Amino acid sequence: MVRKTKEDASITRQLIIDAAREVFAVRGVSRTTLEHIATQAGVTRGAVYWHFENKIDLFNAMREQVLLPLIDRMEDKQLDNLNTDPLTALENALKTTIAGLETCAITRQTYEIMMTKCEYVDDLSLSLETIMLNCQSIVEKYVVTYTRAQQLGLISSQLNPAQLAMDTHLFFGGLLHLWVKDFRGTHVRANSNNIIEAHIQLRRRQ
Amino acid sequence: MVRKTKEDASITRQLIIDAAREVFAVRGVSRTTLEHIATQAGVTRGAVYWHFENKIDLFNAMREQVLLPLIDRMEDKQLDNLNTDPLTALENALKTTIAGLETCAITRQTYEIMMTKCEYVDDLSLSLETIMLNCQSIVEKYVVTYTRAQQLGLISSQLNPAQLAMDTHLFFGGLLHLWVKDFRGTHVRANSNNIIEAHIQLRRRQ
DNA sequence: TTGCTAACATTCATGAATGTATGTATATTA
DNA sequence: TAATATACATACATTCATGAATGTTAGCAA
Repeated sequence: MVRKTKEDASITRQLIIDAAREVFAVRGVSRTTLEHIATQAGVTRGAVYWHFENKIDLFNAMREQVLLPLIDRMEDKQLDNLNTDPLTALENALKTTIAGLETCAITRQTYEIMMTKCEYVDDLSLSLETIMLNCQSIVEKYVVTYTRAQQLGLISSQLNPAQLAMDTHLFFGGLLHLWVKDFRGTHVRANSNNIIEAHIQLRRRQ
Repeated sequence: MVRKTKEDASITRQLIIDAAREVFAVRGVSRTTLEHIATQAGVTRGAVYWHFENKIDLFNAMREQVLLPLIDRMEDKQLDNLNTDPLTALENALKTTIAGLETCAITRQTYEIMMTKCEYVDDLSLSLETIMLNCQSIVEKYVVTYTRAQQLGLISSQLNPAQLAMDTHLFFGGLLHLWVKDFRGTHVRANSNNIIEAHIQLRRRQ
């Protein structure tokens, strides 16, 4: 069936992206063919080639659709909330991100694909660098948060905000990875909130 | 050239494993063919098929050769050193692991492949579960360490050893990932020792 | 209404990659 | 020393996967 209008075409495009995510999550990126994706989307490979240059192009479209808005959210909304104390704001921001993984299958699948179901070589290695760059701005946000917490006397003056920020960044990166890989849900997924609380609590002045 | 004796054959076998690691690190596991590996090793595909069932079998052989001894080392030697204080012992254990990545190209490449250059689907997803299981025993080691540190009064009695252990585990998982991905060496690789020291220092009673 | 183009479907040629089957030379053993 | 097993190399058949080329249909503008 040929979609006729521009709107119909954009629906087809989104269908293909959704199909790609589903198949990538099951078969991994390399072992997924455009035929698989087309079948899942209910179109033919011709349609896929019409909307995307190749598999990498499609992969990047899928990735950006989830990651770009996620980074914006992480950066803007929560940490700048001047009403609550910065440590609690940070704690909530981390919890919200994890909660997003729990509630939204699209986000969950995308993370799963990026962490355990694709190989960062050739063209895709550029994606990895892009992700690393995004991390940097997040760490800077953490630094600001901890600096403010220190000014408010919430954490010891002995502590170094930059070091705390890096520690939190590595902690949360590890948590995300383990959360995704712990698909049985036995250890990390079951009590990620407690883990986050403990991490923040460790920073608070006793 | 046909290797004749059993010793010669085991040399060939190791040559193939080394070649696989090299090619996997450059091309990723999926895009690597047994022809690539054979050429790199200076043999033919026939030799590869003689020593290994298929690519997955070869991959697992490569992985185990690095990971099994690494886990043993991590578990046994350092943390049980009853002479030094447990926190310093833990700090040194973490530093030593990172140092191992810096000095040993084989370890570095293997980590790189496992973290960013293979897709954990089908047969390989079993490998991921194996790795997760190994993690568990490491966390238990951390718990023992922190419990001992608490008994010695090195950390506050308010803290929970199990939570500290999980926090350290996630921190170090994140550090390993970022270390591997930060191949430019600008942020994580340059000062991983400082980062580890800060992490442990945060736990010490002020 | 005609012509053009967007939005696909279909077909085809080509090039891998895999696994297996077979060949062969050397060691090992009876 | 004949037979057999080891350690590979070579050759082959089959199975995808890709990208491009071509075909088709419906909207839309003039």
